[in-house]
Amino acid sequence: MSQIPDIAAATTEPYQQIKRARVSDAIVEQLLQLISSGALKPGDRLPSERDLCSRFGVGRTSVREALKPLITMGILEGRRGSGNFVAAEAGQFQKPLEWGLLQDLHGRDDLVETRHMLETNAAHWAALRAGAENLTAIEDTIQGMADHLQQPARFQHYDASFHFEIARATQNKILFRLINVIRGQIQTWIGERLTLSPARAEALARTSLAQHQDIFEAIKAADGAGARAAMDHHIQTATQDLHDLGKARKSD
Amino acid sequence: MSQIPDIAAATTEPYQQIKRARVSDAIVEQLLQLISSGALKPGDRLPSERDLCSRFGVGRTSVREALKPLITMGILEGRRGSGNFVAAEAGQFQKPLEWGLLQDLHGRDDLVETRHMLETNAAHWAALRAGAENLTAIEDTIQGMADHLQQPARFQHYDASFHFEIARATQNKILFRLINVIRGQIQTWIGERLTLSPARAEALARTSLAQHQDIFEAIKAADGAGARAAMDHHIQTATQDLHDLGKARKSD
DNA sequence: TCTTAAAATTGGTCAGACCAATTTTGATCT
DNA sequence: AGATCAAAATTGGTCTGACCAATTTTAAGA
Repeated sequence: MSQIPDIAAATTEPYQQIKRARVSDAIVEQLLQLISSGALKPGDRLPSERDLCSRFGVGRTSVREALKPLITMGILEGRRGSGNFVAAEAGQFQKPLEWGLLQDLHGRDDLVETRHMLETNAAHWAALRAGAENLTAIEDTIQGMADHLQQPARFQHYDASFHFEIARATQNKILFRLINVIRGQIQTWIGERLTLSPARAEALARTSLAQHQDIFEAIKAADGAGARAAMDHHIQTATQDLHDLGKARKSD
Repeated sequence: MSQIPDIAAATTEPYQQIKRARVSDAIVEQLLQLISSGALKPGDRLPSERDLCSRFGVGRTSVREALKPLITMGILEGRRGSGNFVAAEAGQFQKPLEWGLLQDLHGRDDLVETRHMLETNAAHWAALRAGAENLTAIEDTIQGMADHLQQPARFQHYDASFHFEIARATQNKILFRLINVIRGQIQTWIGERLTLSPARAEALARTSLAQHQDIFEAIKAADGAGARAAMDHHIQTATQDLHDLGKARKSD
């Protein structure tokens, strides 16, 4: 009765299951520690695997099995003949997030709904916290959109950058990461099915541009509620457009 | 000028960087496919590593390097002498999410702020979508809290379950996962520094219980705005308490 | 039928070897 | 001295075979 699910139990269960120490896991922990503490910065090169063997006092198998997860998740990058490197900051920890949500990314509705929540809040906080450099960065992306109204790919690039810069302006790193992951997923999911007639594309682009400008004005004016409302409107429009396109495509 | 960050570029760049196929990565992909498609269900046992070698036509090294990331991320579970198994569903994909956010977990404020956003929205949606079984599950956790006002550990367990069940009631799997990860982090972070005098603990517990009941009532009444407001109040109180405790401890 | 000890199986680790890509070195030429 | 380019050394990726430790299976014995 009222069976308490596993996760909840795990978070409060005082007795942690004893895992016999696997050598490679211990190494993983050390490396993660070094990276997240900043001792290893993005772009840094790790000692060669054969070096690490002697440093850790273990065989190469163990070293490699420790590196492998970090590489697979994009935290490290292995270059044959050159060495293992700490991945660029931007890409770091992006893949694990994607993997973490992989299971649920099939649910289109959840994705859209979550994005709506994240982005409206981002607009709100960005309005309250954006610094001068954030504002110019955002404005630049709007300029980019205005300059490429008839080049969908370019336009979309600046569109993405716009939301990217807003997320950055929140100064909230977690929110920043979450938005990028969710957006990335939606983007790929859109890209697969979105090919428009040039005329229609430009019409949508103009609408989108105007909405982006509204959002920017509100952020510039440090109007949190206004920015949230403008973003809300923008996303609802965009979502609706996508929905309509999906239908139109179906009836083709 | 106006340098576009890496992520934004990556999401829209049509030409994907060619990665020379690494054998192990190909295997990872196949296994992930099998799991997320349901061909391999939680608890299932994989063929032995030596079996997989011949099936894939590769050496054991490659097989193991493919399994390792999945094991490290908690998607698979390796039992020495027994075999490799697909991990229980609950724990699945939890670790990668934690890793994904690990980098930012130093920023306490971000964590608190993000939790506030996630949970208030969760309350809102839960109010609109909670089914009968969700309501009883939530009510059970409140009962549990009421029954253990003087046992902090127990109380905290039901407290966590309360938020857990609300997250579940949103029917939004992504939101559900995000909340659990963030909460888990905050929980461990709290646990380290939270030891109260029994009297003070019970006082806090009573306040907390009352607030939980308010939230529940709003959800039960399908009052989205009310639930959001109640949750907002609750989290602000809890955050403030934590803050005060931190100060008190410092001045000790 | 139940116990129990031996044997087989399986994941974890080590060692050595080879390949392919890259970097470094050094000889050669200008 | 500086530039060029081929050989050598370095490094990650993979394979093979071996051994250990934990577990499961088997089979012998009571």
